[in-house]
Amino acid sequence: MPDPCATHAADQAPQGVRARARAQLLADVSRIAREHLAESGAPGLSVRAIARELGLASSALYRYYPSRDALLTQLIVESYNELGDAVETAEAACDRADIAGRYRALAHATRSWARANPNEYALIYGSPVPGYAAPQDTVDPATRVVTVLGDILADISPDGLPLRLAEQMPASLQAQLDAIPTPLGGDFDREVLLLGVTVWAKLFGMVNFELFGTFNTVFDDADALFAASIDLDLAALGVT
Amino acid sequence: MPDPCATHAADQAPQGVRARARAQLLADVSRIAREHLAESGAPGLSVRAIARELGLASSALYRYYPSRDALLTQLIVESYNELGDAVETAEAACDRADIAGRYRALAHATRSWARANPNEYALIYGSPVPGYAAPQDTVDPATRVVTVLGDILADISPDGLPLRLAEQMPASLQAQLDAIPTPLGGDFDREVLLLGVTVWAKLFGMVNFELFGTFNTVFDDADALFAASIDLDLAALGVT
DNA sequence: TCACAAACAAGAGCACTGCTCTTGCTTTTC
DNA sequence: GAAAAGCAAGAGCAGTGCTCTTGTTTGTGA
Repeated sequence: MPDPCATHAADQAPQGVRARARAQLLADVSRIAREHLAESGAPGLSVRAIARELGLASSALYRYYPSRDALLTQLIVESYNELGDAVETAEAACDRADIAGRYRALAHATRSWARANPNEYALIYGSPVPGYAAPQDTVDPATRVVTVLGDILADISPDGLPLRLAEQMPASLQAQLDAIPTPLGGDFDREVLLLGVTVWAKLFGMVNFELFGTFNTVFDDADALFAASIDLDLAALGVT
Repeated sequence: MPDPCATHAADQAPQGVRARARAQLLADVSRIAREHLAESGAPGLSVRAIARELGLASSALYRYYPSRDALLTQLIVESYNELGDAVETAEAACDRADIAGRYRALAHATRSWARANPNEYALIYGSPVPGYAAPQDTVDPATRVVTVLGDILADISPDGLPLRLAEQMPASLQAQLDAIPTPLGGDFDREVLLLGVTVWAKLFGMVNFELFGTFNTVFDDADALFAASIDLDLAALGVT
């Protein structure tokens, strides 16, 4: 006859029942919070509603999350990481030499994730709550997409740029661009980087307009528009 | 001795005291709501707080606005119109032949207004509230900026375009572009219009990134970056 | 093994929100 | 002048984030 204590202890958690219950509840709260975010958006996220769904008193949740903002912060981090995963996976599947393909993968993965998770996207790329200050934990996950873009930009030669700035860029802008950390073993051309930064903003501007309804009634289906926009940007970057 | 009733009646309102009081209160509510929006952002807008500042019971305000959403709708319309005024004024001050100058005026006016009124900007170009459906009154004011852009695009010749799409654009996209109403007495080139639409999204993507903090710590001062982005777009449009 | 400390769940409560309904008063209109 | 419409105030409902107290359960050191 097997020892029930042994099987119990072999479950997964070496710690006591209390620590195991805590981990379980944290996971449950996170799961339900994500569901509520997906359904009702960030403004509709309610600590009391989550407690209700868990059959708990709302005050009990405050032993796990110090505030609603802390819950939101975790959702922000998770959303950044989900988008980062999607973009990194899509880009990594491309031939390294196919620079245009890599950027297309990045852009389409971004748009696809945003369309599949509009409330999560709005949480991280929409208007921030005036009082809310993003904690330090959110900045690393937030840079994952632009890091992939940086890798691509570092592989683009300035020789192919079809358009050059009429005048040299001001020293302040040069300094800002030069201060951007380069990928491991790579390096940026300053003009490519400048164009890349603006293309980055354009990508999210396009997704914003589509998701937030600015394109409504004019581009109800934005597939072709989005693809054409990418093609134009790749042409400006001089990559086929 | 002048008749006090006469001077009173000559004030401005030909209607009775009740209609005049109503107009005054509507104006007061609107003013205070704008102040609260500017200070606390849209999520912080509270009907009760406005009533408190007016020395009224909160229930009294519901004779003037059917709901908080109606108040927000008015603020949205006013914000669109303020931005529209700023952009139209700036663009109208330019020499008609100076196409680059006209677009620069549009772009800088947009950014300036957004920086001066971040909460109003976030209200109209940030993430929409999931439940809120924009009423019909908001769509006309919302198109004012892009209408000015359309006027500019109609004056751009496709002959100057330095970059062309590698392949013809799909028929669906052509149809969407052709359905866009043209300015009075003007006409669009399809490729110019396509590029213009993406430049439109890029403009607001840049402002979003700057205002919502995505550029933080990298481009704390985005003046030069923004100007360079405009120059790049003008080069892509083939206008000096 | 036992006592003590820490962790925990529940409930009441506070201050706030949007919104509704009733009550009494004032202005307009017929 | 009377009826009707417009209006302000207050109470009240259902909801929110969050705190504090109370009683219970679990982990830990003597």
